[in-house]
Amino acid sequence: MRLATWNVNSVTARLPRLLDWLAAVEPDVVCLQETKTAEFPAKEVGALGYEVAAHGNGRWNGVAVLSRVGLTDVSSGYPGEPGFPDPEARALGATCDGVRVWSVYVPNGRTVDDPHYAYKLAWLAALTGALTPEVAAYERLAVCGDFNVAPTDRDVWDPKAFVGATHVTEPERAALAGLRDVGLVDVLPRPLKGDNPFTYWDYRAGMFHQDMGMRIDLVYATAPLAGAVTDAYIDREARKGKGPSDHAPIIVDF
DNA sequence: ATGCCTTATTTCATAAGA
Repeated sequence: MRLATWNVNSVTARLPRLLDWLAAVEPDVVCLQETKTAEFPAKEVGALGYEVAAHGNGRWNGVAVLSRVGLTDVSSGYPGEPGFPDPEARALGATCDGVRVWSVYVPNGRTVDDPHYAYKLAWLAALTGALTPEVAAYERLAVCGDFNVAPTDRDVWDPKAFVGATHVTEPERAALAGLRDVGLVDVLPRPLKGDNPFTYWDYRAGMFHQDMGMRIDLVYATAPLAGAVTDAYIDREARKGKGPSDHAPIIVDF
């Protein structure tokens, strides 16, 4: 199976690129984040053979799972999911050919003194609680998406530039450790160029071209699934050219 | 080369992203 995850920063704005990318990469299952629409273009991706499960409310957030190998047991959100104040469209689970897949878009957090930061930590803690029985129930499970946390200092272009900022704080990294503690493994993708496994580069100031990025998109898989991985890479080609997302897709073969 | 913000909306300004 070829599994991919991509924060597309609006599936509407990215649709032509998404369709070209699907045809070129031919993933079996795709987790999307920041779809930013209540009306997912299911017909267009359906023409390429994909079933769609989408969870979106409009302008912000939005997640989806596409599959050409079956799509059952769809869960929008998870039990006990925190909100701001109401739950947002940030998590979607589905079973595809026996693999349990979650597409997640973790709250940004903004700044450490912002209420959104506490919301982010609460959301990650509740996600971990909701996934614990899923990890027990499904031998092959992957949580894919934009976690908005760089797991280590090697996952940001310059740790000094992030002192005091979100995405690198100890509590955020501890939240990721909590996910690993319930049995999930960080599937580290290889970069196609250079040594940095970044998945996100800000649109501004030529950050991509200087490789000033971050690894905040992650694939967390159960050990049996992680052990079956034959390749995992970051498709930086998708970050190039006219009208890209600010995130690159991660592609995992197993 | 890879090229210097982008998105949807309560649209000509704003909030959010990270």
